[in-house]
Amino acid sequence: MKIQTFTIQKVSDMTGLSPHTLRYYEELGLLNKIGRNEHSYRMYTQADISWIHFLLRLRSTSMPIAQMQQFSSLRSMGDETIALRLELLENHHNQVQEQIDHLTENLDKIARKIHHYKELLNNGSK
Amino acid sequence: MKIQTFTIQKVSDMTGLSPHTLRYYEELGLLNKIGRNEHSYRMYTQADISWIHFLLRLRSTSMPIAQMQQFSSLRSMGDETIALRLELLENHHNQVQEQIDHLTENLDKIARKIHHYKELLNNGSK
DNA sequence: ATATACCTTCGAGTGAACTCTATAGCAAGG
DNA sequence: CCTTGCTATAGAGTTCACTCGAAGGTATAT
Repeated sequence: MKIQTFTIQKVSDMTGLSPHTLRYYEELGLLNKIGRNEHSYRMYTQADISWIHFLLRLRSTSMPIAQMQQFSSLRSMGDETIALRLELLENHHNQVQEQIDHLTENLDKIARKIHHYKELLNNGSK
Repeated sequence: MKIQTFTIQKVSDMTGLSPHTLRYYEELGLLNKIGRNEHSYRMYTQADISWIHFLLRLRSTSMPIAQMQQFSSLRSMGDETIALRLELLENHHNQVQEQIDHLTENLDKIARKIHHYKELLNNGSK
C-alpha cells in the first residue's frame, strides 16, 4: 500500500498558502525534504500537510519566521531536541497569552471611546 | 496661564515612539498641526499626546496606518463626522474581537502540542 | 498535434511601517 | 566660544514576509 501524496496545488488549496509561498517556506528550511515524483514535481505527504498546519498556527500567533526556522531545525534533528522544542513552545505560549491580554485591554479602551462617541451623538441630537 | 507643551524628545519618552516616527506620523497626517516654538521646534500639547496614545491603541490592535489616516482625517473635519468615526471604530472593535478569538483558539492548540511534548518526554525517561 | 494548465528554478519586485543619513540651525554648560 | 546634544528637512535605506516574472519542461483534453 502506497502512501497518498498531493501536488503543490492541492496542498495550496488545503492550507491556504500559495504554491509560491510553499516553495518559499521549503527554501527557508521550514519544511524538511518534500518528496519528488518522477518529473521532480513536489509530492506532499499527509504528515507534511499536518506540519504546515502547525506552522500556520505559529504564524497566526505572530511567531517570527526566524523562530519557526529554529523550531523546524530542532525538529529535523530528532527526538533529542524535544526538551528544547518544548521550551521554545512554552515561551511562545506565554507570549501569545500576553498578546491576548494586551489586546483585551486595548479592546476595552476602544469600547470606552465608542461609548464616548455614542454619548456625543445623543447630546448632539438633543 | 500658558498651556504646557513638550518637545519631541519628551513626547518620544512619554509615548515610546521615536522622534523619527513622530515626524513620520505627522507627515502621514495622523497628527494635526503640531505647534511650533520660536525656533520652529515642534511643541506638543497634552491633547496631542492623548491623541498619540489613542493612535497607539489602534496600532497595537493591528489597525493599518491607512485606516488610521482615514480616522484622523475624519477627526480633523470636526463634529459632523462623529457618526462615521463611530462606525469605523465599531468595525475595528469587531475585528479585534475576532482577532482575540482566533488567537485564543490557536493558543489552545499550541497548549495541546506542549502537552504532547511533555508526554513524549515522560515516556522517554520511563 | 495543439492548446491550456500545470510544474520547475532563480532572481527580482512589492508593500507596510518604519528607520536612518546627510546637512544644517540652535542652545546650555564649562 | 566651543563642545555636546538637541532640533529641523528631504530623501534614501531597511526589514519582514511574501509575491511575481521569466524561461522552460510536463500533462491532459480535444
